[in-house]
Amino acid sequence: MTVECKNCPLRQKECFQPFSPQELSFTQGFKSGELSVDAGTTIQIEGSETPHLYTVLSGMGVRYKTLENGRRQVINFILPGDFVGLQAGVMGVAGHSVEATTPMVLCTFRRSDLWRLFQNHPGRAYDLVWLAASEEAFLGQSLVTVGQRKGLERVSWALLKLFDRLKHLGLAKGNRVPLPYRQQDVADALGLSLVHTNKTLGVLRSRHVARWSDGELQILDRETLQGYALVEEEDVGQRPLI
Amino acid sequence: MTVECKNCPLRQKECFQPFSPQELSFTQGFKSGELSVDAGTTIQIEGSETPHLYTVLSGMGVRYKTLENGRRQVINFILPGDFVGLQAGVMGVAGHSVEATTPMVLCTFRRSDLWRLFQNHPGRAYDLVWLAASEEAFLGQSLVTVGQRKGLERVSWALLKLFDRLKHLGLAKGNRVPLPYRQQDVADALGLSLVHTNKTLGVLRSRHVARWSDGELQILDRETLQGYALVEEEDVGQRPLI
DNA sequence: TCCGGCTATGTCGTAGTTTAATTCGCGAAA
DNA sequence: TTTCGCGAATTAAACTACGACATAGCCGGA
Repeated sequence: MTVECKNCPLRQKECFQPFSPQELSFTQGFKSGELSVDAGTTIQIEGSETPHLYTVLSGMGVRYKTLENGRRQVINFILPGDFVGLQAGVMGVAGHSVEATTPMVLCTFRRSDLWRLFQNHPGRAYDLVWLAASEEAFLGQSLVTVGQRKGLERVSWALLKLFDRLKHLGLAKGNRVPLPYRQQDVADALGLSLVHTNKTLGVLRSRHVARWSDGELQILDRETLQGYALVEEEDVGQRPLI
Repeated sequence: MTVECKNCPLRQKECFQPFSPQELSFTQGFKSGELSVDAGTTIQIEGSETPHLYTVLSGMGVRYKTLENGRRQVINFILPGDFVGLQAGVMGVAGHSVEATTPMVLCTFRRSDLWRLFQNHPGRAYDLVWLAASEEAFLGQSLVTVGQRKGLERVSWALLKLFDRLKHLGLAKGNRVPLPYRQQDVADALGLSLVHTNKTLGVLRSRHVARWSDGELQILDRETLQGYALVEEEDVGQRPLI
């Protein structure tokens, strides 16, 4: 099966990244199995062997690193269509953990099949580079946000990013999207304390800008939220980089 | 020319990343020219077209993003052997700037040659994925540091990282390495103010842990510095990821 | 000699952390 | 049904790490 990719002007077909995850032509001749997990399951543990790579077919989760002092940095939020495992550290030893926050279905690939894939399918290799570069670009944005912006800006940025990603996946109903995370997850992603994140969310709620409760995010005043988030137009992570 | 790569156990030859930059077998059939620039030159400007990719043959610089409010986030420090431009945004429009802090010599590649390279040289494609993943892993570490650690820890971490990278490049003379950056650069990389970074450096100096002046960094008490930096053993960025 | 960029250091205000107490579900046990 | 227990959200109060501002010293270049 070959599908059109709306996001990749350079190579108009067989491009990898998120549209309908089920359509991933990438899986041809590479997929090794499927994996279903419950909410709360840790799919990958920091420092453990990871012979597999994954794409997320459904469900959501977080990718994070834990520190010596017990604190935690959420690297990014894992949504359907995301590719997981490329970032894994030295020779398949993961440098981070991945945890499901909802039930998830994953498509698994064997890491050891990767080299064969490169030799036989240059297009897929190209896609992987693009993926890795997208990821890198997103992390760059996170770094800017965490490093240079204040609490309100960070929280607004995160909500907006998540909203748009989920909308892009077709999960938005009007101005609402499902957001099955805890406030702690967002706090850990933004380098803020839970308490301060909570208060900031309270501010956004009281100003009728955004409301997030019961696992559902609602954007009430996108204009203002964007103002807080100081968001750039460029929507990295959805388009090809090379 | 084919060289041994000390860092890549999986494919023992023709692997890309930093050893002696001059040996980059990668350049075969891909290199399109060389570029020499003075200290202070901006090689790449955020938002501008970037038809080229680079490897650094000599000299140092910074890669950064500028914000609406004038602040700046240094994404990483560019050292000899580094590959620049893969991260560039949509269709060759850079999402960040690159500036030389010393005179630099760069090896240039045409972005448009990339696709051909993938088709003809799967090994190089493999290297590129590895590179991108390394970069991504490093950014993950930065994010953890900036998001979760305090000033002293951040500064210590940065000094240690830079020291080790430069040492790995063979630029260390005993416990000294050249470090041609301004304090502002480090501050911007760590999400700290210049003043606070300065004071923290003062602390390290007065405690006889590390001294940085006149473009030269000196580690006086590595043990203690590592303690501050809370550094993990894993040295991502020097080893293959897939 | 003056000027501009970088480093150094002191004071003070504040954004954000820490700790803790309260509340609100919600599922399991009684 | 009520009760208990647990995890998450919420709010308040005390503390602190860090930023903003100001000032001074240093050095190289015009």
